[in-house]
Amino acid sequence: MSKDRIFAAAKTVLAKDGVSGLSIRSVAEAAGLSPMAMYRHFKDKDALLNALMRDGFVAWEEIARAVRDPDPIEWIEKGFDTFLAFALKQPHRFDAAFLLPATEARRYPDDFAAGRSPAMALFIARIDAAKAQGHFAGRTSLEIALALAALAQGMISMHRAGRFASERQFKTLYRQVMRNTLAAYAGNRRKS
Amino acid sequence: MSKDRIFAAAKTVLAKDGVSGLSIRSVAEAAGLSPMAMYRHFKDKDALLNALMRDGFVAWEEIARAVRDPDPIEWIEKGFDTFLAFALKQPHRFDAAFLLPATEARRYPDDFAAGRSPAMALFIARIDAAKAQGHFAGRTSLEIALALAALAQGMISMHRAGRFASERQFKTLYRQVMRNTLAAYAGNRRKS
DNA sequence: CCCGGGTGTGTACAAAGTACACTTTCTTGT
DNA sequence: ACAAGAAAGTGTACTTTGTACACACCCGGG
Repeated sequence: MSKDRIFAAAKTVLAKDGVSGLSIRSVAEAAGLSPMAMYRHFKDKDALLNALMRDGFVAWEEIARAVRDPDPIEWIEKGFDTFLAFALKQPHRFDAAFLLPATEARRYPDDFAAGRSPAMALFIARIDAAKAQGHFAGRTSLEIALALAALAQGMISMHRAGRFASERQFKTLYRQVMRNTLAAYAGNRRKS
Repeated sequence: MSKDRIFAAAKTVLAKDGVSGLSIRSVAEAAGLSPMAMYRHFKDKDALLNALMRDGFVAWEEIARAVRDPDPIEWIEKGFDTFLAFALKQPHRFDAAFLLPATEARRYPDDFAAGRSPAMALFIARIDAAKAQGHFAGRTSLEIALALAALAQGMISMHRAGRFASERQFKTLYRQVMRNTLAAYAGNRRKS
């Protein structure tokens, strides 16, 4: 049994039962192993969660990379919608990637730090492109990217915490708020 | 043993050991009771967490109510700083109030829904006041309040997830981002 | 006086993480 | 091809935690 097969089983369990339903024992059963065999491949449960966090992060990066639009502002708007879709379609994976609190054993490595991940690099590149068109005057691209990413994540985390009446209402407000904020930052030179 | 005393013990345990360190048994011990006595006062652990969530929320409301500034924009900026201080000084209480995921048994009641809490009402009132001075043209106060609240929460949740190199860096970026975004929304009529 | 409800206890079981010791299986050098 | 060692897997057992269940205590009103 390779580590990959076990990890695939872990992803299946995560997708079905979420972070709270994922246990060493449940993954071991899904992989057809005894619980203790897990420890040959992952130091402990935190290490497994860490791997799932990275997996979710990388999954988002690949989805983000597939977003295409010649206009940088349009690209950013599509990115927000794509992020929302990712969070709603793969909620547990989203949780693992973006909402899991840090623990002693499980920290974001430097290359995932806010503003240094590949997904963020894509985002920053588009902001730079938009700047070349006269948008976003007066602030660093990192600050803008961070603000918009934190905003999207904050909205989704509020939704996950049950602070909207319905998913429908949440989606509407999310889109509204993201567009408003992007417009407020980008300035009014849009489509000029 | 009144429910209040048990709850006080729960708050002590929460403050010291955080959500993950809070168990029925640890609270019972802190209150000088047997574990099972807890169930006379709280249906289950989720009900206890629910009470702690509300407590944290109310604590924030009281802190927010104490913020004073005649200028609405200044008030909002002070509010962001106060929110950051709250999150850093009482991190576990902040977790309980803002970051705990919703469960079947534990949902935000309607009166805590995003945009309907007393703290949010204060915020919205200040945005309305700022509008009277010519700021924030063209968007509803709720949308603006929601965006700024979600942004602050998103930044803090990123920090809690370990996505900044240091607390120092995080604080700097938080302040920068909050001020940038507020300025982007408020428009340039400030202090005119 | 005694009795019913609110409060508290002790016991017990299930789920889960994981330490430990042992077995099986694969790899590799000769 | 085969023995030796490494890698992978197992069974058992202990701990922590939530919580069901049955009983005990205690107190005010008939």
